[in-house]
Amino acid sequence: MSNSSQDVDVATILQNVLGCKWTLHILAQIRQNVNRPGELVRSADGLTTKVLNERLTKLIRFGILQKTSYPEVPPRVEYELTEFGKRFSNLLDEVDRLQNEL
Amino acid sequence: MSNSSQDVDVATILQNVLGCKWTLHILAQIRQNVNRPGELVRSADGLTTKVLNERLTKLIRFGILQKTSYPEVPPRVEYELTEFGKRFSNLLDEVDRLQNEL
DNA sequence: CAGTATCCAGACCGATACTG
DNA sequence: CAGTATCGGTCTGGATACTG
Repeated sequence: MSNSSQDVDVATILQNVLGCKWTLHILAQIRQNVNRPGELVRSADGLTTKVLNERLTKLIRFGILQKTSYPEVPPRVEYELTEFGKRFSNLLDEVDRLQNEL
Repeated sequence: MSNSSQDVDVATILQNVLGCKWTLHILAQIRQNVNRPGELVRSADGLTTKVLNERLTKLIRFGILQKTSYPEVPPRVEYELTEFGKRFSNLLDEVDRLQNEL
């Protein structure tokens, strides 16, 4: 089985995702269908559009998210988990399970 | 159930601990009983003793590792997973599972 | 062998302003 | 509404040298 973009090291992705501020939060939101840029910035106090877009770009590059642009006025954009992204974010479930054990 | 040192947020630990370069690698090594500082620095190309000790200190502070010093000449030191550390590092199994799926 | 101290280039990220 | 550009303070981590 192969990732959509390229061969990847899950540990590297995990480190990148966890090492950047906001990424974990953004992923959690998107999992709950908070998946439009406007909603996402508003979902976290202190998160700016600049940083949000840096994170989204990274997540897309890692094959975790995919982006859909709707040619409307005003523009509408949605980010969704790819199949790989869904499997990857199972790790986040593991985090929750671990949290509940404490 | 409670952590040995204090009440913690696993997501915070993840961000603080796994978000740092080398930590994932160090944990994986210690799980395989590569648990002496000298072995650990040699196990990764580019890892220095300074960074290694920063990571080990952090892992101890979060209750994931414990340290044993043997009063010998030359000095011998070993790092081991705590009970919490073992549960925490189940995440690494999840990482491996995901990696093998690719 | 184990661990600490210092230096410093580069990454990170918040604030702000701007374009399509 | 979505996204990019720039600036600047802070933190990270690699190189090196040193102590117990």
